[in-house]
Amino acid sequence: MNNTQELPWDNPRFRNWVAVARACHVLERTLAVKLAPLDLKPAQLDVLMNLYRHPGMSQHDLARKLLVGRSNITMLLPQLEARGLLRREGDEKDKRILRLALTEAGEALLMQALKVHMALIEKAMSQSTPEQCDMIGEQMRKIYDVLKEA
Amino acid sequence: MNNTQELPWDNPRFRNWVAVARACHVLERTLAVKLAPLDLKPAQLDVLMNLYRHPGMSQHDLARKLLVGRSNITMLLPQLEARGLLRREGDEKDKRILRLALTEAGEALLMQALKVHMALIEKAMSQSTPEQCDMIGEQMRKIYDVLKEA
DNA sequence: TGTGTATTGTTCATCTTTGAACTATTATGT
DNA sequence: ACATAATAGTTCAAAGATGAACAATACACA
Repeated sequence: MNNTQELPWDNPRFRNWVAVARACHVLERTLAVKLAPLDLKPAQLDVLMNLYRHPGMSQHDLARKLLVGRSNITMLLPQLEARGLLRREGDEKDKRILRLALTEAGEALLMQALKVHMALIEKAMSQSTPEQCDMIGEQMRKIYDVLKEA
Repeated sequence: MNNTQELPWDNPRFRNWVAVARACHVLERTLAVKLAPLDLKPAQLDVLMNLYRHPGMSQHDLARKLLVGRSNITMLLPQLEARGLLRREGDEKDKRILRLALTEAGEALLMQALKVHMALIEKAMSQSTPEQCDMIGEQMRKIYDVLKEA
C-alpha cells in the first residue's frame, strides 16, 4: 500500500473540519431531544422556519432551501398540514405549483420551538466572542457558496 | 400570538449557526456524490477512518465515536466485512466484545477515499486563513464539549 | 458461591430519506 | 398550432437510522 501521501490527521484543515462536523452532529441530536416535548423534529422545524420567512413559497423552492429531495417534502408536509400547522393552496397562474404558508397554530408552535432552538444555539455559541462568531458565519457562508455549485 | 420575543433571524449567533449547519449539510452531500465511484458512503468512511486510527476498538466504542446507536453499527459492519474491508474478532478476555480492525484492502480503500475527502475539505477550508481555520476548529471543539454532556 | 446488576452486541418494528418512474401542467421552438 | 422540453408534485420501493427488547457474558458484593 502506498503510504506516502500526507495523512489527513496531520492536516489542520482536516482536523478542524472534523470538529465542525462533530459539533453540528451533536447539536442536531440535542435539538431533536429538546424538541420532542413539542412533538416536532428538526426537519419539521426547518420547514416551519422557512415558511415563516418565505410565505407563499412552493414545495420545490422549499426543497432547495432545505437541501433535500422534493419527494421528501411531499412526505413531510401532510403530517404538518393534518396538524393544522400549514396550508397548501394551488397557484392560480401555474396549476402545477402549491403555495405554502403557516397557519396561526403553525406560527404559534414555531415560536415555541424557536425558543428551544435559540437557547441551544446560545449555549453553543456563547463561548465565542461576537467577532469570532461572525467570522465563523462568514467562512461557512463562503464554504456553502463554493460547494453548492460543485 | 405573542410576538414580543426577539426573532432569531436578528440574532447573529443564530444566523451564523445556521450557516454552519448549511455548510455541513452541503459538504456531506457533496462527499456522498464524490465517494460514490468507490461504492462508499460517508458513514462507511467514518467507520474506516476510526478503525484506522484506533485498531482493536469495540463496536460500542465505535458507536460512541460516531455519535450513533449501537444497532446502527451492527447494521453497518456486515456490509464492510463481507467486502473484506475489516475483521471482527472476539476479545479473549471478554467474550461479549468484538474487536475491529481494517484489512489490507480496507486500508487501501480508505486511502483512496481520504484523497477524495481531503480534496473536498481543502476546497472548502482553503478560503480561510490558517488562523481562522484553527479558530473555527477550536470553537467547534468547545461546542462539542459543552453539548455532549447536556 | 450465588444473586442481582451492567454491559455488549443483535434483532426487530418503525420512521426518514432517497432517487427513479410517473402524471399533470407549462414553456419553447419551428 | 404542434411537437418537444422542462417543471411541479406524487408514488413507491429500497436503504438508513433509531430505540426498545432481548441473549449472552461479566461484574459487584453480600
